[in-house]
Amino acid sequence: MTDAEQRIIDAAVSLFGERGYHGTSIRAISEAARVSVGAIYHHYPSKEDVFIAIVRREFDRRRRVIEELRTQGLSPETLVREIARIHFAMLEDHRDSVGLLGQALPAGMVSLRGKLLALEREFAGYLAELLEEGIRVGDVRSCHTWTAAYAILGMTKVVTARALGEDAVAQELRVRGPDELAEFAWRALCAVKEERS
Amino acid sequence: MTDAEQRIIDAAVSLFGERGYHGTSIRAISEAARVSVGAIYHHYPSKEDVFIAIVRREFDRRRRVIEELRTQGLSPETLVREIARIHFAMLEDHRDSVGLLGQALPAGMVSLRGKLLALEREFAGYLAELLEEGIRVGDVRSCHTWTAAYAILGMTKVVTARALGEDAVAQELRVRGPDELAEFAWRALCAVKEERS
Amino acid sequence: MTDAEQRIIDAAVSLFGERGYHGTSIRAISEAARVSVGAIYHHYPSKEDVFIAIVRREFDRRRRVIEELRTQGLSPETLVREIARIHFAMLEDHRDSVGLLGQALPAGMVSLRGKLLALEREFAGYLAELLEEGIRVGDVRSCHTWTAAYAILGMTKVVTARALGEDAVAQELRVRGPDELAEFAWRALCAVKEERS
Amino acid sequence: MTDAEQRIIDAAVSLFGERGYHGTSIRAISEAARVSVGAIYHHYPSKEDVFIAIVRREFDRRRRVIEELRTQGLSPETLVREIARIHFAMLEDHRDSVGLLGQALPAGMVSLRGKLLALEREFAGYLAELLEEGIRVGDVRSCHTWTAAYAILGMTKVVTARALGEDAVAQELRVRGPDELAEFAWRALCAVKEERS
DNA sequence: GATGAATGAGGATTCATTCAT
DNA sequence: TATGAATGAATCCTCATTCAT
Repeated sequence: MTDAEQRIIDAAVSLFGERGYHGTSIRAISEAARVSVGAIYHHYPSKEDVFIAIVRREFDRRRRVIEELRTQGLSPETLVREIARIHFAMLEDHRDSVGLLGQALPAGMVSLRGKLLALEREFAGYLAELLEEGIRVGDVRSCHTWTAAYAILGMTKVVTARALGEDAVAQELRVRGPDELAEFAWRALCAVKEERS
Repeated sequence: MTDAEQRIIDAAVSLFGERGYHGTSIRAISEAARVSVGAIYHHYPSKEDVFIAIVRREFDRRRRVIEELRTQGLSPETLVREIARIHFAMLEDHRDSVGLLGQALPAGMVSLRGKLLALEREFAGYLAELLEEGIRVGDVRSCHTWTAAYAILGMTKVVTARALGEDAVAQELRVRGPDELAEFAWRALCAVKEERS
Repeated sequence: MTDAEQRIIDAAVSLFGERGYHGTSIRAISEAARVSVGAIYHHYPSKEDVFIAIVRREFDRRRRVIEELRTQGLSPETLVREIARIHFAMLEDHRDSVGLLGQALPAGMVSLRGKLLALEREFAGYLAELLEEGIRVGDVRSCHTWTAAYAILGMTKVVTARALGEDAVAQELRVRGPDELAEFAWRALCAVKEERS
Repeated sequence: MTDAEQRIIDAAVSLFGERGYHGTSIRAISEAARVSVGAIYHHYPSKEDVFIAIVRREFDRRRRVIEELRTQGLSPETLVREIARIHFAMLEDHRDSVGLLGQALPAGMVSLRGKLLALEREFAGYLAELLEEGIRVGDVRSCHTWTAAYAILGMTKVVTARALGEDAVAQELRVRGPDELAEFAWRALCAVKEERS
């Protein structure tokens, strides 16, 4: 990735995150990235594709973190808890990108919407697989894993988006959110062996 | 609400739900509602306000349903489960508005975003209060109610939005979603007295 | 003139004077006058005509003042001096109307422009006549009275318009303007008998 | 200034001069200039700025003419007389722009009005300085120079604007106006040493 | 007479995208 | 490769005017 490309992506993440897809113009990106408008079109065929590229990158980033956790042979509990925390972890290093993912998928543009739903679905599918595995092992309770996956996605998305604010509640969410969300998710999903005993 | 106003709102709900805020033009609404452009501006000061009006109505609708449940003296468990189902319950009668709530909130435009967050916050605060009450009664476990409220909001929002699709997963979500989400939410929040005894 | 009519005119003078013709909407007038939009159209056939009506009134007001001066058998000098002061005199009682007359004639609308030019021309013609008379008497120097008339009109218009501001120069103009303008006009027009002696 | 910019300005001067600020749409300018609407916005941030640019250019043109006269070491009398003639001098080469300056300034829109008043004030201040100098030299009588400056501005503005017409009076004004206005201004301002001796 | 809902053409402005240099 | 001037369709919104009640 050339220097220009990097600057484009950085500017785009920041602007899309702050102002949303429709609130961000190619010109604004070009100025923030100190790159000509033409240069952006040289690297990406359209505005949509710039957006797709960075959303994909953010999803990948999260997937990689999870993948890494999994290869460490952690228990399903730890995994689920960590997944719930991921967005928050990102909040510190990549504040902009959290706003970006938390944002509404621009529904009007059919093709963009399609690509994004596919991406989200891919990620959800990945989560569902993880849960499936947890169920097989017996740590996760039996449940409809697609629903659970989207539920986790949704709750982290909304809570972190809300935590981006500057008011009292947002600050509380940044402090309490990670643990609470992890607890919330794991209680919702854990197999309750003790009850059976 | 006059006939024209009703037609405007109906058209707007449908279009915003289908195509999103930015994907829907005032002209499109005016045509769908068989009303002149001017008539829309006669009733609402701006496109934003049309949107806000609808979102507020949807929030109010949900709040009213919950309120009704509460006055029936139901247990916190039933309440939490029903709240988790609410979006799904609305899916049948107000399919469009669910799509609208599910995706469009964070739009980038500063003022719109601000008004919407205020509205969402109001509803979340209401949920948090309900949970607080459940904690006092002893049925809900002690937790950070703001996080829990936004978590419930987020998971129902995303799952129902996903359930609007036409593919296999969407259909599964429509069938299994309500119960699964209710279970998910209640397990996440219930106090576990019995299990210890 | 009914009460409603009076309120319409008052509101219109004030708004046109402050915001100009194009900056003032019929609705704004109707609100300021606490009258329905329809009521305005009941009294005046169009926005243009409201404007015309009040411009005419202002012109008439000035003409009447001059007429009154003339019937008092004042010297041409006193007359010319007073004419130059008239706008300033109006500044105190009818501040809005000065802004109104000082304002650009809306040039785009052909018919409005025509009517206004006719009005201005009528007033200029009246001044020219006065000067003609002064020349006959021998107090005013021989000159092209149309040019002189428009010159007086123009200088009072611009100076008073500028005097409407709130800055230091505007305040100076309000204090010094009347006398200076009178002096300016009379020196420009007086026959210089002494030089001949 | 590129070719496109030149065409935009030319078209704008002509249209604003003919139809006034509000009577001229950006689309009209774009068509007259054979340029796309976007091109206009590429060169000027707004319609207001197109207008301002032109007015500034006209003021500058006049100032440059005066400056040139002054460097020639002409007497204050000649200077004042020439200033009074300036608009007329411009009538031949820049007929449209004279119409533009003659009528359009106070437009009602707050920001436009503000910018224009600032520009007019700048020019008036320049005139006032010239007069101040004349007073120091002893050729111009002692007077309030701001009032005098605006008076000159106003009378030339209105007389030339009136002279743009096609009727008999307008034609008279074109013929007699320049000399009459010069005489008018100089008599109004000259120190009357000789007369006392 | 009086009201104000409704009309719809028209305005300024934005912006993704192209392309000659 | 890189630039940024140019395009023009599309957007939100305004407003004089009409007319059913």
